Amino acid sequence: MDCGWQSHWSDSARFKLQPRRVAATTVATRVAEEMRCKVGEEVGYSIRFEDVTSAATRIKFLTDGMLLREALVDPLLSRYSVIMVDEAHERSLSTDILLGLLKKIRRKRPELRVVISSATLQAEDFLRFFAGDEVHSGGDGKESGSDVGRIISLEGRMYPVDILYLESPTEDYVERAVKTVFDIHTQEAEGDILVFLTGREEIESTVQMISERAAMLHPKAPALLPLPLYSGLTSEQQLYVFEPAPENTRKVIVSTNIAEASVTIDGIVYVVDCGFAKLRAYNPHTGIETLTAVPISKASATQRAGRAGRTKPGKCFRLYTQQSYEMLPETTVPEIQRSNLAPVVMQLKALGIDNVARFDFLTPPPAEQVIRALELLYSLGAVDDYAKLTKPLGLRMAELAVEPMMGKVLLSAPSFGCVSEILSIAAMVSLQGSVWVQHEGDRKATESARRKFAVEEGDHLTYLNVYQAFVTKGKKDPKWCRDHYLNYRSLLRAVSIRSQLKRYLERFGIQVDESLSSSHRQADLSKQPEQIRRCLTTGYFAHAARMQPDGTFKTVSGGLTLHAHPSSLMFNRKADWVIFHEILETGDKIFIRDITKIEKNWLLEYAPDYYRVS
DNA sequence: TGCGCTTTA
Repeated sequence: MDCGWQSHWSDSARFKLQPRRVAATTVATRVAEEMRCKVGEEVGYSIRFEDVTSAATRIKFLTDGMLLREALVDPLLSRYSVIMVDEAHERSLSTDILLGLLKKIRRKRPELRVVISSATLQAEDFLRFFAGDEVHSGGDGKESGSDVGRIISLEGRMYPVDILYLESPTEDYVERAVKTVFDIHTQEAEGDILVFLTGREEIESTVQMISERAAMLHPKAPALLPLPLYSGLTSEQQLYVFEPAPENTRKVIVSTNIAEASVTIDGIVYVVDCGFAKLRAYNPHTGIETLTAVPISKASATQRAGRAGRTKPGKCFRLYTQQSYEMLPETTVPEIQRSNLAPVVMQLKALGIDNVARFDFLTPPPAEQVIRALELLYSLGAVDDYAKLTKPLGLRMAELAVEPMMGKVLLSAPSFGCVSEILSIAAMVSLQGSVWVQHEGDRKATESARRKFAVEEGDHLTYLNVYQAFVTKGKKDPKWCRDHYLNYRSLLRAVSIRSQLKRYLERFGIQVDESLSSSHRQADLSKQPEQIRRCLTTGYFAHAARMQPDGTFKTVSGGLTLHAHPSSLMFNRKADWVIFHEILETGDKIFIRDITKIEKNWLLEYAPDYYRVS
């Protein structure tokens, strides 16, 4: 969408937390306006929880994830004659799957037009990907080769940006970034500054340093207003970066990668780029994701610099030498090559692609990662000995909008009599840690608020407790949430996710008895926690660990030392065997998150093959 | 013992 049009609608798009979803709705609104119709008539949009289309709809804007869901019921996407894939150069997981799928569909539906919008750098790759197929299939009937595709260039409205490098490398880019900000402030013409750093901690301390030093500026000199920007902030906190700075004040936005592509801020004239970003990587041997700061790609550096040239000519200060720039990789490794592929493999199989290894990926993921994913799906019972999706379990798991392990838990729930509770837990876990609000400098208050909801057995039951309290006390009362340090918007989202998951289960013919979950059924409550913990074990047996006397955990094989994440109840409690939702390596420690106590023999009971005693 | 880059169904 970076082809000059964006400025028209970014005004409404930029304020929201979910840029992809927002882009679909605002673009639809804009195009409907141009076509003088109402949204939902000739022009509509479709995003999770919201389908604003009708029989009259001719142009539909949707997220790529939504289109993949549609392909589950309409494998040839036969209702569309033209499909345009936007922002393809970002190479998100779902974009890559979609491109492979579209290429496959075009073999059966050559009349389908595919338009791919991408930064120029990668346009050739996309053309080669699709054209390669035309040439190949045109081998016996040459005529189909007549339309192999074209590259059309649309020049964006961009002002020139001067790039400046360091003459010698810096030891400490945070310190250097602060210095650069003040150099710009005292020596350059007016205009706001955008600083790219890697994470929350770095950003908060930089903001702190800038405001301390800014206080020492001459009282009559222009002021500096440093503002943090990262996804962990609430949307209210994010809003500040879009507000115009007060009179005689220059804004300095200190941001993660979120400002590189997802969020656009007008008025930026100077960019300071540290040259690093935190990226996810996945180790198929250990199944552990890492999250570490790595050098960015040239494409990324170009994108960052471009943020300075949106309103007038700008400058980009790179906190590295031109020599180090030359050594950067051209592009960032696509997500599909650095992710846990279990959800991808499951999705492809549900789309009828059984031989995932032979699927035509734009860039294939490492074979090891595919094998690892298949092993997990097999142990969950989602695929059979022939790696085919099982019926109904595997098929249903693929249809559910949750990861395979949680999908298995949801589908096991009826036999443990805890469907309602598991629905709430699944919804809460999918919020990915945004249940509690972050209060810097107020850790103790957050801690004690959290303790009020704590349940002895662990984080999952604590989530259930929070969810039940929210729907009875806090749903209509944002203040109740603030008082308890709970994220109101996140919890509302949990309610939507839960009702969507419930609809899926009901479509599978699973009855959801909501009366069991209400607090007046005290009699059931004593047995219920154990059933829930057993049920969780049926999906998360591969994520089991045992606490050591020193409070750390060891994996079942004993090879790895794990630490309870400080946000977990188990951070300062005793336990024996546990299962956990997530495992992540940051810095030099491996953390586990969302932890619940279990009994060792449950592992053998629910995963006899996985934990076979020889 | 002390904390996660982003996005979506």
